[in-house]
Amino acid sequence: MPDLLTIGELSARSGVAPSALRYYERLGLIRADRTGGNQRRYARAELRRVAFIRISQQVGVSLDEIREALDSLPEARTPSPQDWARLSASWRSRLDERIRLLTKLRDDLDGCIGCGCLSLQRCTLNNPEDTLAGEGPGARLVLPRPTDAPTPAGSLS
Amino acid sequence: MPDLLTIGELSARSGVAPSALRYYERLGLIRADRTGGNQRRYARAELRRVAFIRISQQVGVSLDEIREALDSLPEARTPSPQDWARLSASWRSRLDERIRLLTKLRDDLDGCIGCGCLSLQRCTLNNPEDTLAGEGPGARLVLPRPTDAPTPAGSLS
DNA sequence: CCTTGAGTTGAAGTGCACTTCAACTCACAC
DNA sequence: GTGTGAGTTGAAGTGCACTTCAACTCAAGG
Repeated sequence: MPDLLTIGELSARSGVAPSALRYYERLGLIRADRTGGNQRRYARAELRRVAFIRISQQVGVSLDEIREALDSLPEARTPSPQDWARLSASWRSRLDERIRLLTKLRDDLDGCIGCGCLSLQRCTLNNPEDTLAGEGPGARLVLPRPTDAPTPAGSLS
Repeated sequence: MPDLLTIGELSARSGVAPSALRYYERLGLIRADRTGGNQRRYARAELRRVAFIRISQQVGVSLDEIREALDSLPEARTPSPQDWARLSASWRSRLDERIRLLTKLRDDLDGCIGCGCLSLQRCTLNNPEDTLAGEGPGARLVLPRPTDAPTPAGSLS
């Protein structure tokens, strides 16, 4: 019943590089048993964890947040389908928001291309309602970083 | 007619930090004239360039590619609305693809949550064939993030 | 003039998500 | 027993997109 996987096997089946798997382990996202010779051996259940990690990344979640989510799984037993469903569902609104923003961007872009004003002005592209009218040299509220931002810019013309 | 902007003004109007504007200049994404005292003075047209940069980033384009796109603008004259429309339109398919993948991910996630299998197996979530069928250097799955899978994603269970 | 806030520079630092490297050990087929 | 490919480690490196810092200069109002 053990049926453990080596790091190479887990890598092959998950599509994630061995170096990345070791990295995930350091961050506490996955775990492995060790053989007498100190080599990692993964339970099949780790496959789901890795899959969940990759999916979460596609949703735009950081490894740190993914770790938090994974920490909420029961430690005592192997997570049930329901456990995984709960976690995955927790990203749902995030995904929706991302899709919404991207779709809005597309529509705005189409509008701009159509009217020719291109890149803002009366476009809603930037500045939905003139937030940050008078910030100082720290009017930072643009893209936070890797994620797509809910970032209104100032009036641009 | 000149009506030049200081870096602080451009920053305030674009919502981009002065340090980022200097960084963009170093990369050749924007340009500035200089006063006798060596301070930057931006033509209003630079506002559109900055806006284009931020929009492009939201689409998921790297600064390097944005630079390439901007390089295609006419140098002789101030870019026309049509010039900007052309550039923006060039990201359209990218945006569409991103939206499509994210939407597919959402649907797959819903399906998995519904059936309880969660995280792939017969799910299309970790789909091989569909997207990235055996690319070389760049088998990027979804987000144009850092390197993805060196090994082709295999069956996950 | 003087003060003060805004601007200048190059170099170094940051955060994320990994990858690469060197030096070494394991597991296993022959 | 031995060769070979797979695995181990910590430390350092990578790429991107910036930010921070120190030391200094500029621009403009009073």
